[in-house]
Amino acid sequence: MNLTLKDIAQAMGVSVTTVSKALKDYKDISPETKTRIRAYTEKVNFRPNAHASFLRTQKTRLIGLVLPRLKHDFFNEITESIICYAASHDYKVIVLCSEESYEKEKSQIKELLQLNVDGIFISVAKNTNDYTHLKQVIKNNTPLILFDRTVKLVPSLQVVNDDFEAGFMATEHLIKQGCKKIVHLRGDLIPQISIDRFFGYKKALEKHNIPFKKELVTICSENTFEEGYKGVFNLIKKFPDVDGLFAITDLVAIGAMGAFKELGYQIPKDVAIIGYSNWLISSLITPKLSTIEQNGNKMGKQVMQSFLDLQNTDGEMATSKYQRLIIPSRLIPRTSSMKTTELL
Amino acid sequence: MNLTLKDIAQAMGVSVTTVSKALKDYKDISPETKTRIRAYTEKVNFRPNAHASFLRTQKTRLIGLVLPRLKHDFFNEITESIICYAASHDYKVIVLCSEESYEKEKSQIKELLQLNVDGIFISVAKNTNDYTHLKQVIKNNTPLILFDRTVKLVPSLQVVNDDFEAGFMATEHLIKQGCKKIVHLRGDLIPQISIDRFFGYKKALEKHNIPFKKELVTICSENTFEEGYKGVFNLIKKFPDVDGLFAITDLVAIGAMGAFKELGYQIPKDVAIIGYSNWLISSLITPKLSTIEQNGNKMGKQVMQSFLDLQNTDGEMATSKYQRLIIPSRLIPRTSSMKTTELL
DNA sequence: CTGAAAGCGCTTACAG
DNA sequence: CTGAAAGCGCTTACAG
Repeated sequence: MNLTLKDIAQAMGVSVTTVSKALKDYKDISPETKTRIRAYTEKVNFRPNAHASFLRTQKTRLIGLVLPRLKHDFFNEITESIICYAASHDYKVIVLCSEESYEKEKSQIKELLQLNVDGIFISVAKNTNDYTHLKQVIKNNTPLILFDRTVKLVPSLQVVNDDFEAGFMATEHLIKQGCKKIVHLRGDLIPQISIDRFFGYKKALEKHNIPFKKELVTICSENTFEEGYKGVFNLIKKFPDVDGLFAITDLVAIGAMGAFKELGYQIPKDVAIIGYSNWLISSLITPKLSTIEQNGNKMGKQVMQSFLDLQNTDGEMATSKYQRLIIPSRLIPRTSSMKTTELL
Repeated sequence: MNLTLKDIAQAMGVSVTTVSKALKDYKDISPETKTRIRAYTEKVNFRPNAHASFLRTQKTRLIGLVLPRLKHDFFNEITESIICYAASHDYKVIVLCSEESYEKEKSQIKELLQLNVDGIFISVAKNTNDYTHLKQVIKNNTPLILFDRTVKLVPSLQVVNDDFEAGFMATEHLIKQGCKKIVHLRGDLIPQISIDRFFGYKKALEKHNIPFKKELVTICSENTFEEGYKGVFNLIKKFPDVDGLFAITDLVAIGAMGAFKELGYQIPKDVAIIGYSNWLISSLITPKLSTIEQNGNKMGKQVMQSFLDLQNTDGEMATSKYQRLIIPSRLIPRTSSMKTTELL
C-alpha cells in the first residue's frame, strides 16, 4: 500500500539510488534532478520508511520517556515540554509509565533498548534502589538523562530542581514571617528530592538558630491530600502551638490546610503554610497557597537540549559522565503564609 | 554493539532460522532446542531488533496518540490510561501534541503514517475543520480511533462522552434545585463536545418549560478561569437575577464562582453552580464544586480495547466504518449547587 | 526437525 | 552526475 523508493524510481525513470540521494540532498545529484524528484515525492506524499532507514543508519529519531506517572501536574508539564521541543527537532517520544513500580521500570528500559531509541529520559519510581537497568543503558551507549527523581549513583546527565535551595527558601520565608515552630510534612525516605527539601528545611532552621525537632517532621510517602490532613491532626495533639508548615507538595499542604481550618486555626494568622510545586489549584483555593514554583517547562526543555548537545559532541559521547544541571526555583508568596506584609 | 540473531546462532551452533523460530515458538522446532536457545537468550538479555522485524511483518506494535495538549486533567488521564493499557498488551505509544494547531496535527499524522504505526488515536484540535488528513489515515488502512473531540464526518470509530446527556443532566439538576434563570458558559462553536453540552442545556430548559434566552449563553472559547470570571461580570450587568450557572468546564465554573463571590452573591443560596469534568481541584475548593464526572480512565481503556478488537477482526477491517461508542458520565452534586437537600 | 535463501525498504561505498 | 550492488537484522516459504 505504501509507496517505496522503488515505486518512485520506476515512475520517474531513474534508479533507487538517485531518488534516495535526491531526497537527502546529496551534492552529487544535479539540481534539476533533485527538483524534479522532490516535486514528485511531494505530490504523491511519499516519505521514506523510517524503519528501513533505521536499519542502515542506526538512528531511529525516537526517544524513550519513562515516568512514574502521568496524572501529575509537574510530570505532565515536563512531558508536554519534552514532546513539543522534541517534535521541533524532528524527534518523536515514546512515553511509558512505570506506575511507581521498579519492576515495570526495569522491563520498560529493556524494551526501549530493543527499540533502539536514540535516547532515554527517565524519572525513577519511588522505590527504585537498584540501578543496574540504568547502567545497562549506559553500557549500551544510549544517551541517558535522569530528571527530577534522579539517582546520584548513576554516572549520567541529571537535570534537577534546586530542591535543597528551595526547601531552604520556603522554610526561611516562614521564619521571616515570624514562625518559630515549623512543621515539615516531608516525602518518603528514598527519593533524592524528598531528602534535599528536608535538608533545606533543616539548614534554614539552623541558620536562624531554631532547634530542629524530629517530632515536627512527618513522612507523607504518597504525597496525598489525606496524608497532609491526617498528618496535621496527629501533630496537633502533641504540638498545638505550631505556627508554620512546609509541605513536600501543594496537595499535601492543601490537606494540611483543611485540617487546620477544621481545628479552628486561622491561616496565616495562627499558622503560616507553604507548599511546593505551584499546582494550578494553589492559586485558586482560599486562602491562596504560597508555594515554590517548579518550572516543568524549563526542565523539559533543558532535558531535551542536553540530549541535543550530546548528539552534537558525540566524539566523546562514548563515556557517559556524571553531571548535574540545576533548574532554579522561585518562591511564590501568597496569602497562606503572609503574616506580615513584608515581601521577600 | 547489540546482539543479533546471527550472534546467537553462532554461539549456539545452530542456524539463524532455528533461533528465530525457537523464539517465536514455532511448532517445528524440538522442545529441547527451544529450551536451550531460550535459556541462552534470556541469559545474554537478547531481544530481536524491532525495526528489522517490522520490515518483514509490517507490524510495529507502535500506536500514535495525538492530543491537542497534555497539560489538562482529562487528556492527561486518558493518556495515562491508554499508555498503561497498551503496555499490558505489548504496544508502545508515541505521544504527539498538536498544541491546538490544525497544521501541526496534519503533519503529525503524516509522520505517524511514515512510521507505520499500527493505529492512530486522536482528539482533534479546536480549529480543525478540514478532515483530509484523517481520511488519509483510513485510506492508508491504518486503524483510526477518534476520542473526546471527535468529528462526526469521519467514518471511523469514535469514543465519546455522552456530552448531550451530561449537559442535560447538569442543567436539569440546577432546575430541580429551583433555578429559573440559568446561565450557560459554553465552549467554542466548532467542537462537537461544546455543541452537545449546549444542546443538553437547551433540552433541559425546554423539558421544564423554561424559555431559552440566548443572552444567557456566553462563549468561553479557551475554557479558562479568566473567561468564566469576566463572563459573569458581563452577564450580571444585564441579568443581576441569574440563579444558576452551568459551565463547559470546572475551571470556567471556578472563575465564575470567584466573580460571584466578589459581587457578593452567596453560593449556592443566590446562585447554584455546576461545572464539568471533575478536575482534582473541584473537590478541594470552597464551596466544593458540583460537576460531571468524565471518566478519562474508562475512555482510555475503551479506546485501546476498541483498537484491540479491530486487530482481532481484521478480516473486515479494510473498510473503516462510522461507529460511536458512548462513555456514560455521572453527576457529582456537591455544595456549590445544593440549594435543597434533595439528592438526585 | 533443521537450514539455505529470498526479501522487507532503505543507505552508501564504489565503479563508471 | 548516475546506478548496480551489498548489507542492515529480521521472518518465513520451501527444500531436505
